[in-house]
Amino acid sequence: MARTTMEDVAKAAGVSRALVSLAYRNASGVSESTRARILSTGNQIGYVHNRIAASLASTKPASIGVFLQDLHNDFFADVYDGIREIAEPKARQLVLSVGSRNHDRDASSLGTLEGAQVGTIIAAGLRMADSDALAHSQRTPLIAIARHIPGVDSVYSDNVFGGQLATEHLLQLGHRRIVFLANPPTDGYLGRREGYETSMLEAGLKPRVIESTYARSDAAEIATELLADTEAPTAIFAHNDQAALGVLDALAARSLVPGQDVSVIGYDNSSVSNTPGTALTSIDLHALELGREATRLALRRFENPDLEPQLVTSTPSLVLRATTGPVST
Amino acid sequence: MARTTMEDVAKAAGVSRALVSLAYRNASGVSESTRARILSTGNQIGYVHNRIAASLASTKPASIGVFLQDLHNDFFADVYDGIREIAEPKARQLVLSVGSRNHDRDASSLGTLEGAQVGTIIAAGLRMADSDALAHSQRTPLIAIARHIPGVDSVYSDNVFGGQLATEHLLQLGHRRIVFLANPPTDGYLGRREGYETSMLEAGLKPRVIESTYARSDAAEIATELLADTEAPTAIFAHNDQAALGVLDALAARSLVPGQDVSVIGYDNSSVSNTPGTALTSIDLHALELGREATRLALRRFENPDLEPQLVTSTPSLVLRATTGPVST
DNA sequence: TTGTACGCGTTATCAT
DNA sequence: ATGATAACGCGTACAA
Repeated sequence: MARTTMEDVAKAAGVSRALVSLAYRNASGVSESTRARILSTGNQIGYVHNRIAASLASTKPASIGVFLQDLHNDFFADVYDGIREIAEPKARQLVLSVGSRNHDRDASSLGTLEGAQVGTIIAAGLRMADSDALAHSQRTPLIAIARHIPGVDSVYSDNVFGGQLATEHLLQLGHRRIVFLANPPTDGYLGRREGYETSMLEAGLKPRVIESTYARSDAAEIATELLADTEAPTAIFAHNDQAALGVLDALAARSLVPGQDVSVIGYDNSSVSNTPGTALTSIDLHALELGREATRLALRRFENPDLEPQLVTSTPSLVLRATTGPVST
Repeated sequence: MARTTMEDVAKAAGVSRALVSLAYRNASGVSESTRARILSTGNQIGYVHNRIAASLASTKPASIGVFLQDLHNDFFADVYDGIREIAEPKARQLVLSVGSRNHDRDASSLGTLEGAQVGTIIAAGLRMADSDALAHSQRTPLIAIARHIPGVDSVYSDNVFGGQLATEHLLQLGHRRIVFLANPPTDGYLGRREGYETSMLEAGLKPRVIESTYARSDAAEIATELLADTEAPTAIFAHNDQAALGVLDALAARSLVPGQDVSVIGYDNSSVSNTPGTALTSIDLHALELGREATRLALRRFENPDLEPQLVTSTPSLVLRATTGPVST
């Protein structure tokens, strides 16, 4: 039951192996008629183009590696859609790698992609120090999504602005005691917090930042404590939608109505935020567009590896839903 | 800037290429001390194990292909977690392929995996005819998740039972006009519908099946029409959670309260169903466990390719939340 | 532990 | 323009 090889196809079609290779790659140098004949005989005998061998033999890498932090977060699914939309027409193979709970594994995920000999890596949601990412990018060009890493191609969504956007929305609603539920500071996504702090200070208020994780349950726990406080906030700004859901869990447990008793705003505008029951006010990063831009960048880098590090910036926007409302008196 | 190869490592460490190969595979035949020395020198000069070349040279395939229908559906993320949990300790490389909107591309997704020379394909949410799937499995062993394909290894969740579970729950709440919002019948997931019909007939009621798609918006549209009907249902059973969300959208648009005015039940128990605001009653397929079982099966098939087609069946369970309630009088 | 044939396409280089 | 021939890429497997 040996696999059929290109040699088999060549024999069956009465041509050379080289010609079969050209035919399968839509390369020039084969007449349309013979190409068709080759492909059809290939089908007859059940040949499938062996990408592994092709990749090994080829001098230039043809595939793009994609790192996604978490499949449970819809944001990354959107990013992936954007990537695919651009990469597919260019016949670029995508090689996926998914992050795991513990950050330290991010490096090994990138290693997996390197081992697959990808030409470029698009990374969405990388949680490693800037310096580590930079070091990695020396080996295989890296494109960071939603984060700006100096010296590395970045498709950045202006997190500082987004943080301000969220905070000022709450301020306009009359909130004063606004807490920011932050992600672990080691991850590098500090813009949102910075934007929050800026807006608070400008309004003459004291920022109150509490660090949490990406786990919904952790956010719920922290929010529960917060709400029991004598100085309980009237509004909570969570670093992402997942965490915001945790806050909503905590509110539900105390029979508090989001948007009335306490305002909650998330970040990502993931699909969960858009369910009628939840209706979470959030900041939209335009994930699809981020994915597209990153891929365009990747393709450009294939053409010209010596391009200096690029920075594409996109501006997030506020998506108003039901979990934010005027401060209750 | 040529990539460093195994040869380079061998020279630097003063050993043969063969030995370096063994070291990088954790294979026996290298003393612990030299293995450590080899790996460390490999690191020094920036070598990464070239999986492409390894795969080409190796006689037996080492990787498992994973097909996931849709990254936007949390169910598949759970399945993936289960797969990874089992595959990783066995050092099996996972190669991912994601389905696209139009089903006809499913075949090409499997083709991509075949091209990557995977030894087995675990497919979650495949939407192709049984016969096509069977044909594919002749070439590369296939393991179907959440679906039973005769002649193909299947980790099946008893959809018929699940359909009955959902329907009988609604019946017990006093509902009589229960509509089943079905997926496209060409996809092969017919058990849920069958279970629904069985339970309805047993209760002496006439089943009412309306076909929809996987798109939330389509479900919303259909539900809107349904609710305007003179014979409007008091309960809607959707073939999956995504569709159920669409139904909730439609209810929200008419200011109807799910669980009070109209009961809604989904299927999958995906994370969206578990938000406090949404609180969708659903059927849990135990996605994580399905992923685990499929992977165990895959590993067994690596050992023994001539195993006759296996069928593992798992039993879904009802997860009660807020969107179902007694029929309103 | 080592030497080396081998796996399967690709990419020059040549011939028609 | 079309097509053929042969060297090459980078590990793995097996005999020595």
